[in-house]
Amino acid sequence: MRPSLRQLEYIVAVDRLGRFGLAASALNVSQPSLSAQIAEVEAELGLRLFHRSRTGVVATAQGAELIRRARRILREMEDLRAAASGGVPFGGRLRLGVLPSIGPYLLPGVVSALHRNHPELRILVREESTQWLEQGLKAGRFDLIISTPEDHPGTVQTRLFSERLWIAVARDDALARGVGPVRANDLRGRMFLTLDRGHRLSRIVYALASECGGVVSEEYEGTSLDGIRLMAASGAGVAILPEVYVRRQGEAGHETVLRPLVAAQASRDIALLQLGGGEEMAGTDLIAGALRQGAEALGIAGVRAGEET
Amino acid sequence: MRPSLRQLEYIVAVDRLGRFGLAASALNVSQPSLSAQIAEVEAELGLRLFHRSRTGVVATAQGAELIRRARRILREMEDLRAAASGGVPFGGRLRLGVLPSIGPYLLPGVVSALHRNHPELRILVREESTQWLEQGLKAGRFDLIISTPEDHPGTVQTRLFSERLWIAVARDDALARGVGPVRANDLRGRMFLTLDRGHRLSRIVYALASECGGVVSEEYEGTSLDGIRLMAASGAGVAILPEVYVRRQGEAGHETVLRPLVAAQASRDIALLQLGGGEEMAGTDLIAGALRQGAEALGIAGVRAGEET
DNA sequence: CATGACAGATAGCCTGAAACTATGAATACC
DNA sequence: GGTATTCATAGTTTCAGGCTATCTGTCATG
Repeated sequence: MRPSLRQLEYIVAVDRLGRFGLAASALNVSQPSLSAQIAEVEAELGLRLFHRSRTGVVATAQGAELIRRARRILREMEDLRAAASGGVPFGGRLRLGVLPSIGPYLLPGVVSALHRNHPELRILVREESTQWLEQGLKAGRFDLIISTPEDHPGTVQTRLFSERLWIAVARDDALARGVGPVRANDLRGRMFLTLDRGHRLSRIVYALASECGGVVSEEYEGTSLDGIRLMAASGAGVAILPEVYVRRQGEAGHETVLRPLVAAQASRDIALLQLGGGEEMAGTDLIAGALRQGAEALGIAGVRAGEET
Repeated sequence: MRPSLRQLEYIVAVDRLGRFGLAASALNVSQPSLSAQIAEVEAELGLRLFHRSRTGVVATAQGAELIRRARRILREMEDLRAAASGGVPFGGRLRLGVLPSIGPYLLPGVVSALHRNHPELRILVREESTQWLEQGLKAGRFDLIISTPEDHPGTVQTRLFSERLWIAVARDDALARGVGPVRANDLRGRMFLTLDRGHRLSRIVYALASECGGVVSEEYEGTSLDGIRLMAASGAGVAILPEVYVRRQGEAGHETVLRPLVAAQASRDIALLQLGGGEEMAGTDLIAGALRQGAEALGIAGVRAGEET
């Protein structure tokens, strides 16, 4: 595109130094090369940029305006380069997608910690269900997503932690009287409450139900974890909750009793997913570390060193 | 400067179309050329701009930020070109220098007329005395100056009009009783009031005094035309005033009587001066025309078709 | 008035960045 | 598993932009 960036540098230098010769030596080119380029720009734009005289050159009125614009463009070009090599992860703006069953419970502490340590990094969080997260990642709407690591071809996954599932039942429920973890057998024949289909948690609960001989409530699928806990408190069934929710929200409200669940399907892995070849591990490691720390702070046991899969 | 503008166009096109091949044909280059340039930018900046996959390419987080900046730079480049060829005279910003004995009287109507006809043209007016005007023009602080056409080497001059000088005397002065123009003889032996030395008007008045046998008041040189007219009203002498002042300000205040002056030195030419070879006559003609119309509107007789000298 | 000195413009040549064609490698879909 | 699609690589060619040498025009000075 004419004029070129180099030509913009030339006209700015000539304007600043007021002499072709001076500008040429400052730019480490010969004076004829500089003259030719200035003439080229003037021909291209169809106007005269400088008044030539013995005593030096002075910008014309139109030239002064164009030089002002050229300075601005060159400065923004410098900014672009600085932004590229400036070490700010994710270009200063991370679009993070997260499962609704994780985000509100894990992220608040993590985001504020990241903001403390990296004030220049803006984090935009969106909660969407599994398949929308994956689609958004592939379409470039997200830079990173926090999801479960199954079947996401074409992505690089960083294991964050694995969390167990918990149950919540009304205080007058039989299960509320036991101590310690609940086993699969204890749930035989019970009604399970979970989120709408489409949420990852829903599929896990269906698998759990078939494992331990329970049935998933078709009628009362909830749209939020708080919602299904309230349903459990009313005696509608056994709410299946992720550990992050329990650790953060569990203590509030004593209408339900919370107990960990021990079963083959009763845990899920949480991973950080990104597109592509995984060269940009620096920024991802930063986020992954913060997320693991956040999970540890919540008291989640299954935090291990992340492994790419 | 790397990356080049062309490379910026390339990354923007790839981001917009999501496919190397599509972007390449849209840009009228071959796909390998495009790939090479993208790879070049990524190597230069030390980061990956796009996630490649079968289904297309998606910007990385850092890439998205850089593409945003690239779009901005390209848009401003378009603006620069538009500003160059957009026909707006003087790049939209005219720095006009003018003599203090002309500016406040001639310019108000002219500037508002120009603004009506060319709303996109900003006019910055500065009043300075002759030698500062010339210096400012040569140093590029002014795009055009309105001054007297004498001895300004290295400039192109466009004659605007010539104005006569007028006198102002107190109502009880002997000269106040005559009618019609005052002749040089009538001023013999009188005390002339004028502006400080350094103003062009001052030199003309000194020449006039030596022609018609008067004396210039050394003691009461004024800093404004209104000021010397007030001195004349107090009987301090004969104020010598330019016609533009009289036409605009003369009627206000009847403490003095105004009469035109006829003498060899009793007129001065006013010209529009600009630097350089005079290729950019289009904008100058516009301003010159407006100034001549303004002078005619004030009733100044000496408006002729402008001649370059 | 001639002449020297200086600044920018012009001429001719040369190098290197970027274009093209042809081909290879990898993945998704039938 | 074959095929088609998509991006990457290799080798060649062309032209923008660089350099040296020289010309032109203006100011200062003898």
